[in-house]
Amino acid sequence: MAAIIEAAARILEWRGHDGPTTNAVAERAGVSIGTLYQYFPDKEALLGALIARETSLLINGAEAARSESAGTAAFAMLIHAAVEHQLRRPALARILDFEEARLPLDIDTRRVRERLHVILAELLSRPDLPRQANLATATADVAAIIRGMVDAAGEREETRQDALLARVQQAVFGYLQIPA
Amino acid sequence: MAAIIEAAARILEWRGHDGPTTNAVAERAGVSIGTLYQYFPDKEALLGALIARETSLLINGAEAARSESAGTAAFAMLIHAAVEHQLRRPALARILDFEEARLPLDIDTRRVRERLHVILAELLSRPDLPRQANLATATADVAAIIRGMVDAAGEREETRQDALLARVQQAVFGYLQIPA
Amino acid sequence: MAAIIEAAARILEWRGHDGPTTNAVAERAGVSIGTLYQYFPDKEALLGALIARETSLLINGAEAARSESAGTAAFAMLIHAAVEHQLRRPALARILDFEEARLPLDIDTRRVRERLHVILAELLSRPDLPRQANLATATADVAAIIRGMVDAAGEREETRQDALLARVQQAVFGYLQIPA
Amino acid sequence: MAAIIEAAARILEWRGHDGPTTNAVAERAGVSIGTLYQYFPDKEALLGALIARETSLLINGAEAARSESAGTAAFAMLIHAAVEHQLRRPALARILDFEEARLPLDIDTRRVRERLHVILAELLSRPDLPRQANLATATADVAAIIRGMVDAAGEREETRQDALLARVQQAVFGYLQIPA
DNA sequence: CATGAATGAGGGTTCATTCAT
DNA sequence: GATGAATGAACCCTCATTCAT
Repeated sequence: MAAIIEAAARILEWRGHDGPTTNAVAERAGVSIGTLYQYFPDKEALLGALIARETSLLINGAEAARSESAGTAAFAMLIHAAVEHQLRRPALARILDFEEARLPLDIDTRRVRERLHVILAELLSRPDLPRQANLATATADVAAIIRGMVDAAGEREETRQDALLARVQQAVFGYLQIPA
Repeated sequence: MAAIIEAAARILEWRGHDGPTTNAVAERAGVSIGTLYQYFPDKEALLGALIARETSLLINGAEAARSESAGTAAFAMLIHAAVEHQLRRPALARILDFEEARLPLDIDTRRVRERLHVILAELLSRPDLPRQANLATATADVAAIIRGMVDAAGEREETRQDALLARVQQAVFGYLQIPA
Repeated sequence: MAAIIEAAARILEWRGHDGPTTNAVAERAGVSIGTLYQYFPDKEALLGALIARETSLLINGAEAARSESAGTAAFAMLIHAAVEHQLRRPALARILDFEEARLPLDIDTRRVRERLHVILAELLSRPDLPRQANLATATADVAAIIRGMVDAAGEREETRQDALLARVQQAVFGYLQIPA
Repeated sequence: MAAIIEAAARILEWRGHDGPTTNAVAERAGVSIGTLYQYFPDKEALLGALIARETSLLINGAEAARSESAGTAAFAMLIHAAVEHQLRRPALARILDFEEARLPLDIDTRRVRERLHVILAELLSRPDLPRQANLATATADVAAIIRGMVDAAGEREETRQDALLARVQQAVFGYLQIPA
């Protein structure tokens, strides 16, 4: 199963959006098409599993940020995790961000996604951060800023992590009115 | 030609990503598939033309911002144009942002896109704004922030223009270190 | 369209139930698979059209029977039509009788089928024939007897029309209590 | 083995013609697909065994009819057995009648089928019944009438046994020229 | 120029069957 | 024997594109 998911990831990176036909994924994974369909009920489920896998990696980093008591530091860690995650496999991260918006994801995959927003909302509520008028909106905005910047950086094949990190932080902190 | 492009736009809004088959577009436009192919060499060109049309609308607003002498005010106008453009046809704007990243756009379409960046770079150079260390990067970042936020807002079906405008401004001005 | 339907008929006769794959039908008809799908929305519709075509032939004979004023003579004509129809293309008639029961036919095809029952019911109501306690049941029974005998004869590769005709008449008239 | 056959029967009743995939049958029977293939060389053999099982049940009733000395009474019993058999599991009986015609049955299954015809032929030869010009043909016709009528009744979801019995008897006796 | 019937490569998916454990 | 993961031929169907009229 992991091999099949990884095969889909590789093909997505290599050929883009329309690359991973089920047959191509199976072949690349070194299994038959029949085997692929024993693990995933359809193509969408396979991509959903890939999205869940990648998002989970990001969530691990995000969860770590929660242990930080200061909101500012926690936020910095979160952004760090997002940037690091993006730069690990930039093409993949970017394409999956697209697919997420496009595919009717199954409920499990969606739940993983939502976990990120929950964490983000929690961090935004830390007492040392400016209170946001509308928490849900602020959460969505911050997520959008991070994702937008980080995807665009990936597309430009930017690879320097610290520079990108600093700029994303500047945007997010600016939006949140946190003095740098 | 305009009818065909608009047909593609409508189908894109109505059925999403995979909606506009060439046959469906032709039918909706009230022309034959043969006629469609007389105006556009292939499907990609048709979508490219749609992207160019929509981007041009946005550029019109952006050009207006240039006449503003103060950088801050000019920027506010630009953001206003972007938000307004997005909220006019939110689904369409969002999907086209995806397509842009996915399609190997022809050179003309790409040039239209770049025009936006040129304008943005010009505004960023206004003397009353903080000097950016790397103009190209700052341009790309600002574009990414705006696009990320407005697309996400569209997806959430946010419709109030002034609220969204204020938040995007806050993020961009924060990033640029412009005191509000 | 007629060529495609006839191709399906031939393959059905030649290879049986599972013979007519959409690709095989297209090839045999001398058209591409795409063309087949321009005339029929799916495989089922193609088989439905074939069933309708064949049933219509039978109905033509049945309609002729209605012009006969005497019930007995009309019934004899009807049975004649059924036997003749069956012996024209025995394998095809038999297999289609199966498919009819198996396929979720579209409404048009079903209507053609029902026409036969309407005619049958009308003949059964002729004043010179014994009154049937339950018209619907009698109709269904007569249809079942004819179809059952005639299909079985086809399966045994019986080819003599007059002999079969006489026996079917004997069974139906016996059932209806019509003195020979 | 019996469990596997019964599983096939249930799925056939529940999902129809295309229901019983080998994997579905195995699962329903609570055995692995490998085990299924240890009892049956292929899918066809499994269906053949089911046909043989059901036909044997019918034959039991038919054999009982032979002990009746009067031909008329014996025939009545035979028809009774057929109707009873059909109404026990109508959907199954009907579908199996289809499968029988469609599948290239193995020799054992075919022999069971033929036993029915032998019994029928024997009953038809009883001295108190009208002599049939062609015994084989009469046998086949009677079988076809019975099967045709009971299958059609099953399809209409008719459930009253005595009424159906009376009508089938009327048809068969009529065909055989037996005074009621 | 416009038409639209025709094309066919290629996609997603199923399911009878095998065989190493 | 029993298991069930693996196989892959074969199926139905879509859609971008062509070209004779």
